[in-house]
Amino acid sequence: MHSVLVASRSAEQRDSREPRRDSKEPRNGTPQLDAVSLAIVQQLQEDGRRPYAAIGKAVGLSEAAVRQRVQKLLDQGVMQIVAVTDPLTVGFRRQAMLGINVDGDLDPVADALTAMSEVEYIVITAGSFDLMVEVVCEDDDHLLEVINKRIRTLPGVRSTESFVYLKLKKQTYMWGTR
Amino acid sequence: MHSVLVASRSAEQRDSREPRRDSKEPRNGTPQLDAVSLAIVQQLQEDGRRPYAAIGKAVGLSEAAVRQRVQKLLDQGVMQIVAVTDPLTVGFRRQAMLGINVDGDLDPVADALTAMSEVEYIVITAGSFDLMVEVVCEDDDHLLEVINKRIRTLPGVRSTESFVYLKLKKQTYMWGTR
DNA sequence: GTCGTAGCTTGCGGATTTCGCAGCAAGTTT
DNA sequence: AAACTTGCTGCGAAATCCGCAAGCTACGAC
Repeated sequence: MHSVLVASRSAEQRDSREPRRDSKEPRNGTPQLDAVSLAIVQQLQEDGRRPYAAIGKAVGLSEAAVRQRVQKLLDQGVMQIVAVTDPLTVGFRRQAMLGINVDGDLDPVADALTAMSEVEYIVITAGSFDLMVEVVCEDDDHLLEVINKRIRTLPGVRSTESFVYLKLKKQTYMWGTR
Repeated sequence: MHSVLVASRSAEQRDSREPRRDSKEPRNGTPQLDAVSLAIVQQLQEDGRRPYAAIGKAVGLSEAAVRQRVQKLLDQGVMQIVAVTDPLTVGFRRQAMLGINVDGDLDPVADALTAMSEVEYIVITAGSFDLMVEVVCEDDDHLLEVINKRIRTLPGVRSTESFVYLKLKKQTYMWGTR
């Protein structure tokens, strides 16, 4: 998806409002961004500190409007502006993906995992695992302890399979920026 | 705001000189952030737009020093400051984790995957998969095309197993913030 | 029709932040 | 020893952020 509505270099006559779709889709609770907010998000995916005025020039809004929309996007939790790092450079030398199978309801297990600071990522999946989680640890001992002592002992956890990371090849945050 | 020169600094940053290795640019294995830069990263993980002066106050450095260190961290690629979103709210309704097994060298396959914009995350693992990758697609058709037409046809790919995401339960970016 | 709401624009100041640069105090090299 | 490097501080100047106000348009409800 490129060129949402850029090219409106001169923001004067943006009055040619494109045919607004059903403006808001009250589907299952998802706010559903419009094209302009999407463009703002893309700008901030390139540089989370880009000034509002520069974003406004790029997407065809005033500085104040960009400011309001960014604030709203943050408040609504649609996006967050954060520093992301390579865990290896911050002292976490052992990472692993875990495939987990659960007896009965997934939610109690998922909630218990959510509470663990070493668990970075939890997703409920279809397929031969019920849950896939990513754990970030300082060293092998730490990883072993998390998996064997803290996760495999959770009630409901039937089995786990570990995939220890050898090398991270790609990691992007460019959702929506294709 | 004038400098409060009492204060005696929250962190005893002076002695934070760690035993430096003789080479200042180590291999990609351990760039090894010092404690102050780590604290800066943590500040920016909480809020990527936090002002340098506020960070400086928190970590015990001047505004200019923080600015220089942040710039260096960005230039070195140790961290990036970006907006991250929930893919679902940006129009990507189908995500999946793929476990891939490869014949022979992994790198050509990994490089081909890296070039695909739908592939968000690639890691080489130990365990019953050689590679685990995360794909982000717009819908089922898109996902099917990526998996069957683009990934499974790559030379060297022996087999794949898919784990379609049903629900994302946790996603944090707090590495180093424990 | 009127009314109210929501969102954008322009404009404005003042507070804050960013940015570049000149110094300075280490440590390292020659 | 001097010369160089690295990292920090301090300080102006420029840019940005932020709140606010008034006016405008589109749109939905009454």
